[in-house]
Amino acid sequence: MAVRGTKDLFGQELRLHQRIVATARKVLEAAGAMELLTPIFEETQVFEKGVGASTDIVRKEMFTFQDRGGRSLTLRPEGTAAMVRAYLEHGMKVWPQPVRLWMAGPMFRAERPQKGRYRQFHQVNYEALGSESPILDAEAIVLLYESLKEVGLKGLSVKLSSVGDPEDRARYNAYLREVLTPHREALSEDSKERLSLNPMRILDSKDERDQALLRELRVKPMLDFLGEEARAHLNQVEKHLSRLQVPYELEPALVRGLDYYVRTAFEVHHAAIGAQSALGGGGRYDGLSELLGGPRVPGVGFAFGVERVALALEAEGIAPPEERGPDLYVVPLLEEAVAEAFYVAETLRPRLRAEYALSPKKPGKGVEEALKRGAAFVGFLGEEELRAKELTLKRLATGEQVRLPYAEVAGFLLSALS
RNA sequence: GUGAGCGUAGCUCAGCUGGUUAGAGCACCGGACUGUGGAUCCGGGGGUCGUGGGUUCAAGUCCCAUCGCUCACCCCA
Repeated sequence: MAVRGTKDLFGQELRLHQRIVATARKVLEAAGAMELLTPIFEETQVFEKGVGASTDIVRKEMFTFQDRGGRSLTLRPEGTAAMVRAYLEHGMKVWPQPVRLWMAGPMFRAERPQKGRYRQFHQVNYEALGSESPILDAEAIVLLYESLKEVGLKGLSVKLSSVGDPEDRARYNAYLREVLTPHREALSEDSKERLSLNPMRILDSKDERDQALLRELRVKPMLDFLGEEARAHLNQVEKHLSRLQVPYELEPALVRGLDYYVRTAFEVHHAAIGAQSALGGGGRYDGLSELLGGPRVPGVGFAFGVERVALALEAEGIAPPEERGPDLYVVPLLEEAVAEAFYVAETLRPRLRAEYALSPKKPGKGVEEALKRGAAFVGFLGEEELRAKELTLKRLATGEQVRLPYAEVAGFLLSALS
């Protein structure tokens, strides 16, 4: 058995994943993003510092191990910290700014698996580094939205908010503590803990009691606490999104779980994929590179989960195209023709996709097997063909049939299939 | 980490209140239909009934434990 929360990918599911990533590649590279693949593990420090020691990811969800020299290494739980590490390591700050990077690959989190959540899952990441312009925030949102729309998804909703600058957030958390602490006993168990750890998370609690209390106390949203600059930044982002007619809604309660976010935060959701309805999300993280020991490098980016997008596509009834069968399926009619079938098929490769049967078949059976494999042509090798070094070709779609010397088979098939 | 539901063949599932050698469909392999059958008919391989204990003359079926899967919570993609 594959270990908990992991799975083997093949067949239709794999094709769907590949299509999702290929679409993202097209969209992101059209915008000038360069593909950059970071290793799947890093020094643990990269995530502890980059993601934030207080986050759930770092506190309890990382696969961490020691190498033989005693260094602590971690299977990456997300992509952004590693991408910024690479930006710093390769001196990309001297490249023309901003630098747009993208990456697709596996991520690892030691959570309890459920629908849309796995211990090894796949993400597409995009990061635009080196500029504070709100245009780049809007661009990231558009690129995320477009990547998902381009694979065929319809039921998308884009949620936008701002978590403000760090001092805004500090003021807001202080406000929440002040308002909620007197009512601590009315909160759910989880939210009591949130109150001391990170009060903002109470806002998107799924507990009805918490939501009722928030309504009752008329708790003000984060957006009311934005400083002047963060406010202006958000307004700019909205302006650019509107101009491009991206259908977004302001979601004051939107809280991103990672410590490094400032100002813009966004998510894209899909209703039909279970409790984990976020397909992807992102935001701005101007302070991240300093946490990693580098100079200040502002950045904005997103990640989306390939598995979740696949679930959404499935829910909308969008299936990947059937796998193409071989161009030719060679059927030996006698035992002596088996090796010949292999020989003929192999000489056609790799220009043609050629397979063959490993044991002699009756012609009818041969046709049946060729059809099951989705072959375009079936080729028979019987007594006469063997003697004459010829192959009888039958086009399965039409039933038309020709007999050709080996040397002419490749040319015939290539022109017939074009 | 918490809670609930579920574990019988590769897949989907039968198996009545415990009762002979555990079944079906699909899939796979082979044969029949004399060189053009995604067909039909016949046959075949495959299962420590998740695992370990217990109750009983007798356990796939009842009890306990354990493991696994699924969904949900926390949190997130």
